[in-house]
Amino acid sequence: MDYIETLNEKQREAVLHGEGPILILAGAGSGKTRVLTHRIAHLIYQHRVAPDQILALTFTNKAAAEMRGRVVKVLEKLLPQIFRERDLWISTFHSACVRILRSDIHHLGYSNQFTIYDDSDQQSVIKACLKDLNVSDSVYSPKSIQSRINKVKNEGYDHLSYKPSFGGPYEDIFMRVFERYAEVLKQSSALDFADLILKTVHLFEQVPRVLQGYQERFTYVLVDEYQDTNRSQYLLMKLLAGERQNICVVGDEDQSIYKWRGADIRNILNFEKDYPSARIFKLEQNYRSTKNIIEAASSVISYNTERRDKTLWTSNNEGEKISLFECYDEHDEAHKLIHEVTNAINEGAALNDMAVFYRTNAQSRLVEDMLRAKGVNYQIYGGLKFYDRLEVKDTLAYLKLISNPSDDVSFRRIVNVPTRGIGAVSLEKFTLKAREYDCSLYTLLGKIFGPDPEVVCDLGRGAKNFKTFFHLMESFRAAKQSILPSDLINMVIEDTGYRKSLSDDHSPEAQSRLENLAELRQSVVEFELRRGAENPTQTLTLEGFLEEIALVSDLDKADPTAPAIKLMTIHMAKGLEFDDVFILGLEEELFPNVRPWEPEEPADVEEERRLFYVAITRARKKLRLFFAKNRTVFGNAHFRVSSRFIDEIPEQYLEKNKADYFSRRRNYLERPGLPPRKAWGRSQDEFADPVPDDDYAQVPFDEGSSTEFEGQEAFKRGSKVLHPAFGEGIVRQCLDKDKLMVEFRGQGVKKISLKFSHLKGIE
DNA sequence: TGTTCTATCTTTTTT
DNA sequence: AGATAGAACA
Repeated sequence: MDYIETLNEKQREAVLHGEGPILILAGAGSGKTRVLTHRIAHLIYQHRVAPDQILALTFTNKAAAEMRGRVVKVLEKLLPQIFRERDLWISTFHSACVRILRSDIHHLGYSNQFTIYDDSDQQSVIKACLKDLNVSDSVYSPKSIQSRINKVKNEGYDHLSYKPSFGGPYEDIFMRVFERYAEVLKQSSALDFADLILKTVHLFEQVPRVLQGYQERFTYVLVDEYQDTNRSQYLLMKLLAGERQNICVVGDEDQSIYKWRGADIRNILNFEKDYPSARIFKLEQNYRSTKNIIEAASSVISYNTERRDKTLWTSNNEGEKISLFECYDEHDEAHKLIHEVTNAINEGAALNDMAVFYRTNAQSRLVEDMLRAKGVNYQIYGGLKFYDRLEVKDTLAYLKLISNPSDDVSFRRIVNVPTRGIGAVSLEKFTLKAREYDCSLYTLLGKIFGPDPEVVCDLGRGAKNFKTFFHLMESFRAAKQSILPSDLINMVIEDTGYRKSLSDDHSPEAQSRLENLAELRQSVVEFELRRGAENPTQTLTLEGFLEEIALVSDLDKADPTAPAIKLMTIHMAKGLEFDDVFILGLEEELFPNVRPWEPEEPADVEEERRLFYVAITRARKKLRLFFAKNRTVFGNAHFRVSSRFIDEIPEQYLEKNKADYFSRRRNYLERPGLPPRKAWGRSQDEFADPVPDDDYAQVPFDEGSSTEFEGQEAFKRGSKVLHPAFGEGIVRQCLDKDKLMVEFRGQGVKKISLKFSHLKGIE
């Protein structure tokens, strides 16, 4: 069996071990995915376990896809006749639970056609609840209530089982909101993310027959990234493992970075207590990185106290030292980054094997601008999402309402989009009526305007409009049965008048919105093609598409082989690896990210340190770290101190590059084709960079720049311009003497004020 | 009821 | 600095 030969001794032991609970402590880059996939393959090939008896759970679709691909690769040669890929349940926690709930949630009195509410849907519900209960949202901010509710649910409790540990008026009100929230969700046939796991747990607890079915079916369960499981996921696995306890978990407590999402590090630390017969395997040999990188990483993580004793080692070469760049400010940082990227490429490094990591999404912007200006291909993951755009969300809300008429969040969103004369006042009245009848909004419409009206009520002037809306929606619901989702989406855009309202509006934004809708339709078409090819028996449903949108992130769809440097937060980087890694913003407050007005919790700093550890260990060959001495936050300049994490790397692994006088000057001089930025204030930054004034006096500040263009005459509709931040664009409209609408490649249309941003004509 | 201006907040990280 | 949500206005 050559698939066994390729493993090292420790890995092989873990793969070959038979029944019972197994904990695999796998350091970064020690081949944990390899062990998992080989174990699955081994169970199927050697122990003749049927593929559909195995359940393997991950956190991201990307990890699931990779694991699936690798299992398939091993097995399709060995067992071509009996092995069917589609029998494998290798998926994320959330998709697996959705699959279970779609077939069985009716036992809990929920509709199997439930809708999944995302973050912003959840927030809308909470706001509505606060309003229902007459609670001021300034005292009880929807955001804090949201995170509290999620926290409770992630810990495995719902509004019935949760008891606040301390009483008090705040707690009472929180509980009332929580209860109302649960009520609204149920009435809307909607589940939030936490519910997907929690309701599955409830289903198993309350309907033993269903649990037993799954326990009998899944004779082996495996969990990847076990350190990131929260309590409700832990309960889920415990139920599924049942008495057989064929549970295999893989994880590394040093890479636990999702505490804020409810991950409970105790799950992995206490595994042997939960499963006393557990066998433990430690994988400590790293195959990924150079010695320098591994030793630096080990040193950093050793500053954490909450960890098992574990030492990562490698037989790889020593490799290059880690480069550290002190930068004058974030502009200089971006500049030095590009400089390093270009150097690396000239030395033969591959662009698609490079990644830039940062702590917060907001940091990406400057880097993007710089990469674009220099013509370096890049791909950015996370941050603002396509599906979050206004017009896309509106259209999706129609689709969601068609799929689930009880979905009140979607109802409210689109009942007056495009405007059809149902304003806030009418809607408010209508909402009260719905509460009176204790039903969802659309259900009430049905009761008033449906074939056999049960309810008569005076909706005033809006009555006619409500009626029109109802019949429109009914026509969609009827059409849904017989046409493809991609045709339905066209029908929605046309018949609601959404397209007309956008094309009547000749503004450039409307134009780009139309394009986004076309793109949305295209993504439905792609879904249909993909699903059709994968699984011809499965019907191409609207629900399937909506589900995919809810559960699949853009990282999952990204193409790792594209010739582009990858930009992402460190959280997104977990599980990935690159030859060259660049980490930005290694400054106190930013990374470790602590809010200066709150007391610093040691446990939080430890989590940040694990995050840094994850970031370092992504690098195969070369690591470059950056920090800035000044950084603009919310438009205000701040001094910065380099991160304590830098000091935790022994000097011998570092090669330090100081910021020189030119770092600052470069900000003016080396911005190709761009005018210099505003003059520096003489205030604080003089202290941060104690250079004599006249050293800077020669830097051409504003001279020259203002003569490049005079007023706005140079810009006409259709002329090409260059913006310091957004890059190349085309003027779509001149609003007045100062304001232009400019369309930028890949970023849609922005309103530009000439007073504040320096536009330059090109060509 | 719909539009435009202003004030406020943002930045942790995501299935 | 920029986006957004609410308030004042037409």
